[in-house]
Amino acid sequence: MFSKACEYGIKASIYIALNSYDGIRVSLKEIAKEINSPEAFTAKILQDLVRHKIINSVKGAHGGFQIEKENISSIKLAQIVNAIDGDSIYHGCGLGLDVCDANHPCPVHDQFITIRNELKEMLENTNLEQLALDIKSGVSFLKL
Amino acid sequence: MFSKACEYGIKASIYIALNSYDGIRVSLKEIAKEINSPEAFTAKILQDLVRHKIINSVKGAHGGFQIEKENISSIKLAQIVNAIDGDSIYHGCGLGLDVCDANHPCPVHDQFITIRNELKEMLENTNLEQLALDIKSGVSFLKL
DNA sequence: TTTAATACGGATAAACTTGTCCGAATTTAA
DNA sequence: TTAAATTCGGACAAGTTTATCCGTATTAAA
Repeated sequence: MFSKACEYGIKASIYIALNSYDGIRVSLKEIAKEINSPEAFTAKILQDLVRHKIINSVKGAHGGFQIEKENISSIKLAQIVNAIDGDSIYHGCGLGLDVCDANHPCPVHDQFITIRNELKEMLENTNLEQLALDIKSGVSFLKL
Repeated sequence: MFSKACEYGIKASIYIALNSYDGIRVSLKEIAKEINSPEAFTAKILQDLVRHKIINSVKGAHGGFQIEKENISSIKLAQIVNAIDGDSIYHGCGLGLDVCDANHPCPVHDQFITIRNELKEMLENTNLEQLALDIKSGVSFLKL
């Protein structure tokens, strides 16, 4: 469903959010270890998220990544996915047609629109805070 | 959402079904032209579908591909997707965790299960006949 | 029986995604 | 001021998906 880059990006964002609540800035090394992802590749993705202003970075010793505490609840999964995978999830035909809309639908147009709208809604209604709190309370997990 | 291979496979199957109703066997060349897909690559996918007994092939001059008329209504999208992309859509965690279930869920487990079940249901409830008839009646389109 | 049309299969290439490496810039702390 | 820790950026490597090429086998028709 999602690219690896996106998977890592979501997990990393959750881990950063989790720590940002406690005012703790986390390093790439720590993030990669905690979400079980390849370090260098994760670095690229984090840079992407920084460029999209979803997370903040601080260079140098004791540097790392963090998210403004007051922003955590307003960051939606949709923003992260969009920053990394682009808006291909929203646009584009299920069967790859260049033109596919209500006037000129592909054979599975209606079925796909339905599913995709639900996916879209889910991504737009799920925020980092919810996800981070579930990790904190031990309800969900980032690895293993 | 789907791989290119899967997109071509679905479109090709619909086009074959469409013609099989009229007892017409269609060639690779014609299929690729009508669904706007690369010929040689489409050949590989069709061979996959033949091996999975979803479509039939006849070699030699005037050969081509067809589907038993009486089977068209019982072939589901799910079978085609499964033949080409495998069952990765059904199994596997949304965030790529090796273990992800109700007891040890990833942060988006519940949300993904919901969406994926709907996708699964859609694929299992959509058959080739419906899709072919919509093409025939001009309600939907395979290219352009 | 020859020729043409076709599916089949293997090898290879191109494109994209994923992943690694390394040097440069930046910042903290000794 | 030096050293260590870190992010940043570019180049490159590996893996996967997508796509092409070409020869072989098979079949129908001339």
